[in-house]
Amino acid sequence: VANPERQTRARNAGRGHGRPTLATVAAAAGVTAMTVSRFLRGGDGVAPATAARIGAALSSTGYTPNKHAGMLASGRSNIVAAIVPSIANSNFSITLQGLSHTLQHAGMELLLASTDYSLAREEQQLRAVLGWSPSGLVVTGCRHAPAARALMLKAQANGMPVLEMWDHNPRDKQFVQVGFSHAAVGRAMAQHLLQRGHRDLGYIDSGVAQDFRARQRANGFAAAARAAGVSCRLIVAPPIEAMAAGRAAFTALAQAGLPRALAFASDNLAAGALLCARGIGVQIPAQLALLGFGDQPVAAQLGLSTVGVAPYQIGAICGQRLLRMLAEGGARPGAIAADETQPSLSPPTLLQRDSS
Amino acid sequence: VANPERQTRARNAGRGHGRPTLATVAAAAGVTAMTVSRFLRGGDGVAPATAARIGAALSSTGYTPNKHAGMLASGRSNIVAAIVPSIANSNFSITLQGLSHTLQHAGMELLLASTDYSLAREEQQLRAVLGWSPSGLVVTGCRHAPAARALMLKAQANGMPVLEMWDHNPRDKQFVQVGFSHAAVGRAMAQHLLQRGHRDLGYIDSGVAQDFRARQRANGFAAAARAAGVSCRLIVAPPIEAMAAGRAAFTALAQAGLPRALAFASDNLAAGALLCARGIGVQIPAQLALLGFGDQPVAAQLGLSTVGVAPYQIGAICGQRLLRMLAEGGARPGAIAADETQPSLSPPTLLQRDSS
DNA sequence: TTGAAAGCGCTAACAG
DNA sequence: CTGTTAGCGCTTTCAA
Repeated sequence: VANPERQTRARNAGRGHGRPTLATVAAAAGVTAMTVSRFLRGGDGVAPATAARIGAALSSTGYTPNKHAGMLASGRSNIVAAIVPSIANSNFSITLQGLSHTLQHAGMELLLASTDYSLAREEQQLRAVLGWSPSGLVVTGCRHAPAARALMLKAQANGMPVLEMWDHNPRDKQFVQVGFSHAAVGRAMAQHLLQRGHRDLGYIDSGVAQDFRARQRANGFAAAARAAGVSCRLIVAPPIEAMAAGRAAFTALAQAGLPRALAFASDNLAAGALLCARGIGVQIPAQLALLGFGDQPVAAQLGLSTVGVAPYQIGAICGQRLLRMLAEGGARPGAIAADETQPSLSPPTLLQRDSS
Repeated sequence: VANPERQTRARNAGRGHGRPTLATVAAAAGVTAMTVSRFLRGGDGVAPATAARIGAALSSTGYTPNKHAGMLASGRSNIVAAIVPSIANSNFSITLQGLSHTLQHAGMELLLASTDYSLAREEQQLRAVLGWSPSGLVVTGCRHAPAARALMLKAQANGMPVLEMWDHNPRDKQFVQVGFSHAAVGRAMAQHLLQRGHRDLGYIDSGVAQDFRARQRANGFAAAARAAGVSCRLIVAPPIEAMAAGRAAFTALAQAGLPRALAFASDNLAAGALLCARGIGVQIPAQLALLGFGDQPVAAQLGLSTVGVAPYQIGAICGQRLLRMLAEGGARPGAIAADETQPSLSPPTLLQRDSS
């Protein structure tokens, strides 16, 4: 070849992203890239005079580190991937805020995906986020498509902390779980109403067909009612905005004849029903007891009894656990078991207010 | 050196992340990595027989592409970074859901950061996410720390689409804006109440000290009242949960003497006040008119007049614009101007209900 | 305390 | 249609 240099330049046309690199900074500081890299990662073993020159070069070039390159070389990404059914659902958005706050303190980034309550989409999103080699993975719930579960297990086997949040299933603890049993909450809700002496119960479930956890609460509620020998009607709310759905479900039920006490899959459903009931002059709790789920602000305002579930804490604890697992060197099965100790999630609390 | 091969292996101890790579798949399929790469990126120009072997190799190895390596080589990351003041705020979480849905369709990932309404933290988060060379950037609002603005401009100059959402400032259009003027909304809110004949106004502002956009609405409201020669009291709600804050602010105001009409920085503030007012027997709207902001579900349930602002649409439009800018080849200033055409955001709408 | 060499896993460019 | 070569920007390892 006549002119290899020229050919190389031609071959590399289109390469490079225009931003300054470590080499740019290094040239400006009169050192090699390696020294700049050391400086950036804490400055251990860099002479003060050199450090000063590097600092100057850094700001004069406006250098921004390329974290992809760093990841590729080091194998550590400092990305945590979180997968939730819906970002718009306030339970999950508050949880994400808790997770984000905790991760920010540790210099980790949050990669977010949502599934619209579909297991197929969850698997898809899982594949997508795993491509970024996250340092940790947080998924929602304990139910996953078989392939998704396999991916999670493989990731965990490779040392990636994998957490399941918003559910708790003692019979299937392959991953760290930060959540609570929805069936138990459903039972507790029924028990509360039974203790208040109500013998004719109703439950209005979420209209989101794929919301397993809501279904588990409904089932737990129904089972407890059945066990007490009490009648329990189960109604599924229409798949529209929750407050409007609560109103609609209540209206339908009122025409069929109201039970003595009604529990709901969410506070918003309950709030819609409560406002509707007040509107038509139903006395609460004298004629009808109401019980929500989630302890949203609206529940406190309406005097609605509910179940508090600490969504922010779920996210924050996921973050803390994840960081600790990372610090303790990966997610080997032994480490996971040890991790069960603390920090732990406050259990759901039944908050009795004026509606029951 | 006696045995260079051996030395190389020693040097590379600890390298490699244990996962199968393109080379692994290629070996299994009896081709080179390049052919597998072609197959994965659409399969153009790969013989059917080869494609079949690669497909088999792909699933037998359980290959997951390393997107960092892909990014590094191609310069395209398919990551969109979004920075919001608060993930827990339902306006922003719904916007993020809209953005996420739109980006998912295009195979892009969402990297999320929150600032707690602090410009300093915004700058920090901006630096952090820029290290991942996102394909696009979505920030909240038009106010930024000078250094943050400089980073955004530099990124845009390098061809990265940069969008500002949830605000609109015609005098400062350095970036694509997907939002509305909060001052104009504040004025419109005042005008609505003035048109209903109220001559004694009050405004209850958010207790979040750094929420500039809420402040702009308050200022617009006050300015319109002043221009009409009407008295207007401005109250700042306490920095607690919004519904409780609305109740507290209303209680304080009721003791000092209620105005004829009250507007609020958010529906939740207004809802708290409305429920409190109903509780103490204030007739709405006969004695007191109420006007919220945001068109949250609770507003419809309470018959609260409000301003609809389409948070999902804001996110979806950001996503669409961003994808289009990317398709049209970068964010050159000219392209931005052209982008102003469509899709466009529905302007805020005053929704009159029973409270005014 | 600093540097040199090598390579992380992938894709662009060119060659055949 | 497939392969070869080089290199993206960084960090690891070893050498000085």
